[in-house]
Amino acid sequence: MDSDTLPEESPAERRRQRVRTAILDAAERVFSKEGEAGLSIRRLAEEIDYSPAAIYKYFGSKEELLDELKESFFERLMSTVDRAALTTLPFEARVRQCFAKYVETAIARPYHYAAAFASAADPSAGMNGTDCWEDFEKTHKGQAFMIVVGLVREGQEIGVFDTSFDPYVAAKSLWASMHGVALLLIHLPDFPGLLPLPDRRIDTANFLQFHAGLLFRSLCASPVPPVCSGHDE
Amino acid sequence: MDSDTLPEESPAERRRQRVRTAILDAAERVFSKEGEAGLSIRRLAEEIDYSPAAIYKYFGSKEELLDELKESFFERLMSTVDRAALTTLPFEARVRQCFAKYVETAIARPYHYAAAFASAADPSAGMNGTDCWEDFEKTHKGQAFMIVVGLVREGQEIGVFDTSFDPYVAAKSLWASMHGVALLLIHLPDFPGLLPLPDRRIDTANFLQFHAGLLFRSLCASPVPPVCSGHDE
DNA sequence: CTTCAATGTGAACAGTGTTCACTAAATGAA
DNA sequence: TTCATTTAGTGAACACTGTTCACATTGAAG
Repeated sequence: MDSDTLPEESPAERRRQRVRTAILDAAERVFSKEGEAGLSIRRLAEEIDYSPAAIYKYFGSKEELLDELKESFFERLMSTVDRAALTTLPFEARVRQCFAKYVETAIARPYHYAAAFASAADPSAGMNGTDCWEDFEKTHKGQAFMIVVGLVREGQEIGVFDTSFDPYVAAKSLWASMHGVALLLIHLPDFPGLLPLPDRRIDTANFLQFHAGLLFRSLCASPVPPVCSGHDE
Repeated sequence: MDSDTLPEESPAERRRQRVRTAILDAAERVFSKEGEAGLSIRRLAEEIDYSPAAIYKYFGSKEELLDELKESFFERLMSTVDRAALTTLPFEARVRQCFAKYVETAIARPYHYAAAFASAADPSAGMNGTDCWEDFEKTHKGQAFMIVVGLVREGQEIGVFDTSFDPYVAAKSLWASMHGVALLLIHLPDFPGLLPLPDRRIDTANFLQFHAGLLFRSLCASPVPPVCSGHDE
């Protein structure tokens, strides 16, 4: 149907692609700065000197347009973390890099990150849960998840991580913690830097270091009081 | 001005309180089921057989009304965790109870929990960061945070937690992880239960157990490879 | 040149939060 | 009681929003 990144298909198809990306660029610009609140079809149309109705020749709905923004953001996020995961750094440094890059890119575009996850908040969407894993694996979210799974596996093979953990469950737990710290920094940007005693401040970067250290430590193989692993086999 | 929970002030003030809570009840009912998307002033007015404009005699704006919903939810959440924290259970069980109760009540009202944090997502709200701690401490969020700080402190005094951690920073890290797992379960309710091999499933309750175990373990005092604590003193 | 599909438009529809002049009722004071 | 003043509640309107639709205009294909 639509062949992306294919410079052939040239004659008038290019103009369409040009205005399409013009719309997306304007949307990206506005959304980055003001979030979904400031992004209206009419304003978008005005920004690219078109009629509001014109946008519907390129996107079926506002939600469709927004989904494309979120998807492309998540792709950037994923590839950033992936790049960090493929470094030749020693293991722990590599894990910390992934963590740092993830949170870094997340809070660099707070609206994108928050919206990327807040899409399917509908509790009425009851899933049977049998066959959606294959779908999930192809998603960018799924690929990002697999990166974390891979890191956990590597840590276990190296011998620094506890091998009694299921890599998938541990990765999910890890991701939840990254997710949480990213969203906390996004939604409560005031309090993270603050401690009750003003001389014991800690800035965001140091807090991220600390948090990453805690997560890494939690997976380490060691004679710590054993944690009930939670998955019966 | 307005004396809450004071049965005096009786004559016609009661009627006002009655319709006010009627509005709030209807809002709570709708918001719990359909979130902010389904909650419109007109629908709310229709539900309580009043004119849309009437609502503005009781609430300055829709956002004000929503803030009250979120606040009262957060109060419930806080008191629930607080109750769990004051149990006579042994320490680890008590920590796990707090964690479980927190996530449990969060995902029981997904719209409330998500909205309670997504309020101040505005990155343009630049804080100087000097004096907002005192304000934060009075908030329900701040009180909830202090509960976690108290637990960390207790663990350190008991001797099961590493004393090199700053309780505030550790509590923040802990909270971020709880926050993350709660939001992950809310926003991606399909994938948490799934593992690639269908015979290695793990349900939500077990995953929460596992996650709590990981967090607890991460704070335990032990000869684990030391984590750079991040705050220089 | 003539079809024909695609592109772009203005006007409209249904919905939203919010305001405002206005009525009607309840309250307090004389 | 009567008068005055505050209050509760209303319908109509304003300024928005996303979206649709009949219509004009353009560009390419046969």
